[in-house]
Amino acid sequence: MEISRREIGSITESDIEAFKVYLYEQERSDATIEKYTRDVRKFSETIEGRDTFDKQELLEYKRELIGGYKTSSVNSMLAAVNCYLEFVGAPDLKVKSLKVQKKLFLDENKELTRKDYLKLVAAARRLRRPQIAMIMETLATTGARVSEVRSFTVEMVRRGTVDIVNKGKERTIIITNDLRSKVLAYAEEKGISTGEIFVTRNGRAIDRSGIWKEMKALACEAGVDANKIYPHNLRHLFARTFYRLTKNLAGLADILGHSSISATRIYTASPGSSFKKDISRLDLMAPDSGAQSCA
DNA sequence: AAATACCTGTAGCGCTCTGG
DNA sequence: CCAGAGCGCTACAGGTATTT
Repeated sequence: MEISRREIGSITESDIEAFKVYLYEQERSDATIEKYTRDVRKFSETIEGRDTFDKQELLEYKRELIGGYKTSSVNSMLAAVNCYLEFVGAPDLKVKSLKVQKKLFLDENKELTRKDYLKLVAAARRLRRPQIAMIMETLATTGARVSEVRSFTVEMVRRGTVDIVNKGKERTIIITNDLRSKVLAYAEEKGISTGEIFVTRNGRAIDRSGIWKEMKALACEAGVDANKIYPHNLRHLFARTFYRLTKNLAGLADILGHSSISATRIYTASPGSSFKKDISRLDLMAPDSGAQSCA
């Protein structure tokens, strides 16, 4: 079999820099730029020492990846290299990604129940960790992403909506009255009257990895399997509960910021106030409760 | 349905506070 | 001023969401 002889010059550090600029100009997100450059660098290391490379090297690289990584990782790494090939004007060298079997069922023991969640909040209170308790309640009642917690400011909560700005695209998170008063009380107690609500002792906005660690640390005290304790699961809990109650899929997509249904809906007819009643009925605020200690 | 773009889970490390 | 706890950045793997 005759393989394409088309060759491309090896990838230098300055090529990668130019690639970065290209991605930036394409308005890729910071996370994407970082991942793509990392993955292209990885490929460039495997062809180290050569002046050029062609389809043969790419196919070998793909085989190598398949041997070492999961399918979804292989595909994401190939996507980066393919993007680079597009950039250098060699789209014919792109390699096909692997097929992925669609998951039919959600892993059941990963499902965080309302009960689990309430136990976690109670545990946080018992251990006198009001911040993580408040963050968990905030995530559960808004369905926000963990990285969005940093966007919550006193001003926005006071207003009842939190704006998440993402590269020109804005999304509004609805704060129920229950959550609003509780968060404001929390902020006041902490002496925070303006700006970000969830901050570390240095006054900087809390990082998502910190939230993750705090949540994991509550597993024992709460008596909940640590494997299902992670921030994103609170978003799932919110989504499930909302849908079970309202059967309103379009509305849910809006609240979660899924643009595929209709991103503009939320700004039209009933921006929030109609959801507000529905969300309030979810009853996801944890009751203030007493103390007990962990073994 | 497949490809692409983006985001989260998770571990580790090094810096920085804080209490003694 | 030191030890240890806390913090938060970084990196990588892999999952999720959106576009084609």
